[in-house]
This record gives sequence, C-alpha cells and structure tokens, in this order.
Amino acid sequence: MLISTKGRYALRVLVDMAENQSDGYIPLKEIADRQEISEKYLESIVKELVKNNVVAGVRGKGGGYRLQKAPEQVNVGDILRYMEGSLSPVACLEEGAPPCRRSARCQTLEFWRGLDEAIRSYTDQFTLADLMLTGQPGDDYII
Amino acid sequence: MLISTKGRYALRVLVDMAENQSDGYIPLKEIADRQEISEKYLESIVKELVKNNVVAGVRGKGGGYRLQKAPEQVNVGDILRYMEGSLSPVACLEEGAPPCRRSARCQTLEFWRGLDEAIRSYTDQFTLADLMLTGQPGDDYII
DNA sequence: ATATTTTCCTTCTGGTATGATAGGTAATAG
DNA sequence: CTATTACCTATCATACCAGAAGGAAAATAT
Repeated sequence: MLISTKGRYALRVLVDMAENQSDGYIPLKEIADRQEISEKYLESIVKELVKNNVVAGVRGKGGGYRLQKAPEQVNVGDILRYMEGSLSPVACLEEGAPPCRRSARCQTLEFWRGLDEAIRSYTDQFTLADLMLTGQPGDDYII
Repeated sequence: MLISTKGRYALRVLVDMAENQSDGYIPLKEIADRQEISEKYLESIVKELVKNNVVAGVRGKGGGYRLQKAPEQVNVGDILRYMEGSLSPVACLEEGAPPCRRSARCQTLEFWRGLDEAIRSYTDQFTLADLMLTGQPGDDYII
C-alpha cells in the first residue's frame, strides 16, 4: 500500500482547511471533529505539514492552523511525498537509496522506472484546488 | 512502498525462468544463484506462484519449476497482485475492503481512484515477454 | 532397495512501520 | 489568571517484512 493514513489524512485536513479558510486560524479540534479523525493523531500529521511550510500554527486562544499558500499553489504529489517520505513503488528508486549492484543487469528496472513515472505524473498534476472541486486537474473554476 | 521484495523477486524469478526455459524443469537453487536471492526465501515466493498456476513444480531429481504459460500470456499486473495482495494505493480501494461510511462525502476519493487506475493501466500493459526485452510494452520481437 | 535430489510444509525470529494514546509544556488572548 | 490552543516526548499493540531452520514427501538414478 503506497499511501498510509498519514498521506490520506493530510490531504483531507488540507482540503478541509482550504474550504473553511477565513482570515483567522482554524483549531485542530474543529478539523478533527469534521473529519472524524482523532485529534491527537492529527497532531503528528499537521506537525509534518508545519515543518514543510504547508501550514502555519499559532498557539493560544484564537489560534489554530492556516494554509501558507493558495490551494492552487499546493501540489498534491508534494504533500504525499512529505508525509510518506517517498512515492516510489520500490525501494531501489527512492531518493538517496544506495545504488543497486545489479542495476546494470536488472531486467525489471525499466519497468519500475516507468511505474514510478506514472505515479509521479499523475499525482503531480493535482493541486488542493482540484480536490476541492472533487473534479479533475485543470477543471475550470465555477464561482 | 507499493511493492515489497515479494513482488520484485517474483518478477525476477519469472523472467529468469522465461529466459532459461527448456523442455525440462529448473531447480530453484539455480535461479537463486543467478539472481542472488536466498533460496529459502524464494521458496515462499514461488509457492504463491504455484498456487496461482503461474508456474508448476515437480519434486525429485530432475525436478524444479516451469512456466505454465508463454511469457506473452503472463500479465505483470496480475503477478504483482498475486504477490502483494493488492496494488491499490489506499486501503479503502482494495478489493473486499469494507465500504467507507464517508465515501459519499469524501473529497479525495476520486483522486485515489484515478491513481489506482493509473497504476493498474500501467502495470497491466506489460507481460513477461516485455520484461525479457527490457523494452516497452508492445515492442516488436527481434529474433 | 537405497541414496540423492528437489519441492513442499510448518514454525520461528528480529526488525521496523503503523496507527494510535497519554501526559505534559509553552504561548496567547481575553 | 484562566482558558485555550499548539507543540513536544514517550509509550504501546499490532502487523508486516525479510528471512532462517528443519524436516516430510515425492521422484529419479544407480
């Protein structure tokens, strides 16, 4: 399974933030309630999003989280890579993986590279805005 | 990581069998040596391939394993699904998964379905014969 | 018959990731 | 000063991964 709950929940949280965006900050508890996900678990997920400057958090009363970019600027593939570490289908194609001694003779490598590319090109064409419309990437906005 | 060593090794074993095909059977030890994979571990992998009628095993001297179909008839996506159980990127799209209570309101579901389809359509266009050529699916044979 | 080869079957193990839960600390607004 | 909220660290149960071990059953060669 390529994507764990970390990646799935992260997308849901971000779409939720994008849709409930205002000038202020949204407390995690609100999002947890709407999305029916344990707030405590979401903490660990949002932490990663803060680290990668996707959202910003402010403590105390009136605090919460907020998107750091417009939904159109948030790439879904990036988010998933932040959360999962990598979207590579096989270990040997992960960034920073030790070079495989057999790669020159490996008859399956090209196949895996193609799969990696198929996953990358699919996920990278979506932004948060596309998910808000629950449509296809590049769909026109109907405001 | 979508694909574990089970799926990766299975493909390598099958390509090895296809290339070293003769009228007889190939002992697993030979394949393990050529592929530099532990024979004991390969046992568990080949077992799954036998179960799914991809290869057949014969015991005793002169025994070993053999492909049950021509390489052109062996679909790579099928093999990976046998070994991994599923190629779905997320749990909720796996076959036999309990229906998700939130699916009607899920804003990420269509995105995941698209990814599932991208993975499926890529993997399913390859056969063992394509891997033997280390080329692209549908490449012409040059004999 | 017997020895050898090979698949087949069951069990065990150490390591790591997943999906959380628990409890506390620091900052901020009113 | 108090309530609220993010932030931090630790712990836990479960499962999966990647194998290793040991033997039973079948087939062949001698």
